[in-house]
Amino acid sequence: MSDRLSNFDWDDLRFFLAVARSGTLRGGAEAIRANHATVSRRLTSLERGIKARLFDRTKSGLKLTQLGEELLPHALRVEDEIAAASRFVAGRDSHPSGQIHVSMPSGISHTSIVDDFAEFSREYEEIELSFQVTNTFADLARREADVSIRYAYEVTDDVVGRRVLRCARAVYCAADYAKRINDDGGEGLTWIGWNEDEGDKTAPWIKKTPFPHARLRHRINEVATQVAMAAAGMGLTFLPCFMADRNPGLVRAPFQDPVLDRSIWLLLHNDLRNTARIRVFVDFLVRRIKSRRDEFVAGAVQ
Amino acid sequence: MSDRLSNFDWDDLRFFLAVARSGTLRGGAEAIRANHATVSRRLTSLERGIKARLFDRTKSGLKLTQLGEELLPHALRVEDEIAAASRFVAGRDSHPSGQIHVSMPSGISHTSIVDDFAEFSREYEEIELSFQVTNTFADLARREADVSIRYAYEVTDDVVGRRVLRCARAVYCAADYAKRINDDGGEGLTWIGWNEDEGDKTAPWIKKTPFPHARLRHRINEVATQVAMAAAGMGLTFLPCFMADRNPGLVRAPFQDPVLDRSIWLLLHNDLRNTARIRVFVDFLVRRIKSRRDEFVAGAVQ
DNA sequence: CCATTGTGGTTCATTTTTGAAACACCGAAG
DNA sequence: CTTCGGTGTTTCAAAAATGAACCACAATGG
Repeated sequence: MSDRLSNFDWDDLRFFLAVARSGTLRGGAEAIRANHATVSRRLTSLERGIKARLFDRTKSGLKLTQLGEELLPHALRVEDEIAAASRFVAGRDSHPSGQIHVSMPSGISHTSIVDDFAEFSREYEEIELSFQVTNTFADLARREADVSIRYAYEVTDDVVGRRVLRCARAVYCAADYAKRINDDGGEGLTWIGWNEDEGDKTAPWIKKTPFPHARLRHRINEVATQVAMAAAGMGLTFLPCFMADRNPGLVRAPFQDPVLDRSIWLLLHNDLRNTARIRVFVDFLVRRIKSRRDEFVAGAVQ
Repeated sequence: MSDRLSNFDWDDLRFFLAVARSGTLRGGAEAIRANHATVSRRLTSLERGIKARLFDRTKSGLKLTQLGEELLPHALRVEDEIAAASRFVAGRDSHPSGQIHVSMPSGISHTSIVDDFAEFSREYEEIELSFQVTNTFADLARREADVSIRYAYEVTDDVVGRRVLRCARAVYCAADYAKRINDDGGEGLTWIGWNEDEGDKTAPWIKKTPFPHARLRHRINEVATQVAMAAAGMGLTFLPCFMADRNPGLVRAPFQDPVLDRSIWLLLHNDLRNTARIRVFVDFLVRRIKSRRDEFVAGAVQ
C-alpha cells in the first residue's frame, strides 16, 4: 500500500534530478544550494532505499545507470507537478481584489505612510482601501477592521501582529521657539503634554527630559492638533520623529537627540492571514516602511 | 527558476497529504510513521515557506483552508507521479517474488475465487498476497493496490483492465421462501434491494423482474449481509450466480432463469503490466476462472 | 457532574543531518 | 614529469530535525 510511497524521502528526487542534470555532485549541490557531501549522502540513501544504483560514480562525475536513466522521466514528471503546485501557490495572489478596511491612529495620517497607501492603491487597482482613523485599538476580533496600524510599545497576545519598526521620538517645537531656547537658556519654557498625563503640572516624565524645568501647560489628545500647537509656538512636545520631521513648522529642540519610542505595528485578524489581498497589503507596507528605516529610527540607538 | 522549486522540501507535501487525509496531526503522523510533533513542525515549515496557512488548527483536528483545499489536487498529482516512479523501481524485478496488493469487493470473498488465491499462494511460495476488501474502486494510480478485482459492467479508461467473464445473476431466496412462492403463488413477497435504489418502494427495475408485484422492503449495501438476509428468508434478492449458488441456504427462485449481469474485471496499473509477479498472478487467475466458466455464466445467454 | 479520550502545542534530550575542510584520486595542460 | 583544476569520499564538529513525555483544552459518555 502506501508503505512503499512513504518509504522514501520525496525530497531525494530533487537531489537526484539536480545531479542527473549537472552530472557532478558539486554541480548538483550548487544548483540545489547544498553541500556536495550532502548530495552524495542523499543519493546514497535513495539508492539504498530502492536497493539499486542510480548513478555510476566515476572520478570525472556521476553518470546515470540504466535504471537511473529510466527513472529520470518519472522524476521529471514529479518535478513538473511540483512546479505546477509551486506556480499555484506563487500565483494565487497575482490579482488580488476586494476591500481592505484599515484602522489607524490619526498620527499616521500625517506621515509618509500615506504615500505608501497611495502607491499601493496605484499598484493594485482592484483593491479598495478604506480607512478608519481612531486612537483606540480597533477590535479586530469583531472585524471592525481587517488591518490595524498601531503605534505602541507592545500589543496584546490575542491579535496577530507584526512589529514593523521600533521608532524614535524627540522633543520638537517651532523654529522661533528653538531660537528662544538657545537665546534665553531655557527660561519659561512650557510643555505640550499628552492627555493621559493627568495630574500635576510637573509630571514625573518631565524630569527625565532635556528640559526638566519646563512647565506642563497644555494637554492634548490628538496628534494633529498637538503638532499644530507646537508649530504655533505653544511649547515643547515629544513627537515621533517620522511624524514631526515632515512638518516644516517644527524643528527638533536643541540639546537632545532622538530616543527610542514605540513601534509601528501591523495587526490583523488571524482568519485573514492568508487572504491574498491582506497579505499583499501587509507585505507591501512592511517592505516600504522598512526601506525607509532611517526616517523612522532617526538615529536612535536600538 | 528552480529557486522556487528548491525553496521547499518536497517531502513536506507528503506530510501535507497525510494530514489532509486523516484530518488530525496524530492520524497523519501514524500514517507516515512519524511523531505528531514532527508532522506539526513540517506543516508549519511548509506554511512558512509559502507564507500562507494550509490548515486551520482547531482543538478537534486540522481542517484545510481554502488555499489548502486548492493545493490538495496538486499534491495528489505529485503523489501520483511519485507513485508511478515508485511502481517503476519496485516493478523492475524479474523473478516472481515480492508482495502483491489485491483490492476486491467483499462479495468476492465468498466465492470460489478465494480458492484460486489459495492455490496461487501454494504454487508461488515467494509471493505474498495481501488483500484490501473495499466496495469502492481502489485507486490504482495512487498505488493503493497493485491489482484490483472488480465486478462491474464497464470500467473507466484510465486503467488497464482485462474483462475475465461476463457473469449471470438470478433471483435468490431461502429454500422455504421458494416453497412459499410455489404454494401461495406470489402473495406478499418482498424484495431485498441494493442500497443505491433509494426512493419509492416499487423501484422501476422491479417491474422488469419475474416478481413485479413484490414489495421493496429491505435495502442493503453489503453482499455478505444481503446473502445472509436472503438465506434467513427475508425476501427475494438478485445475486450473481457464482456468489449465491455456493450458499447452501439459498436457492434460485422459481419462474426465472439467470440473466446477464456484470463482468469480472482484473484491473492493474499500466506500469505493472510487465512486472513478473503481477503477470503471473493475473494470468493464473484468468486461466482458473475461465476454466470454471459455467459456474459464472450459469447458462445465461451471452 | 466527572472521568476519559483525543486533540494540538510545548519542551528537551537525543539522534540525525548538514557543511566545511581535508583527503585521495584522475586527467589535462604546461 | 609536475602542476593544476576538477572529481567523489571521508571526517568531525555544529546545526537541525526528531520523538517521547508532558500540557492544556474540548468533546464525549457514563
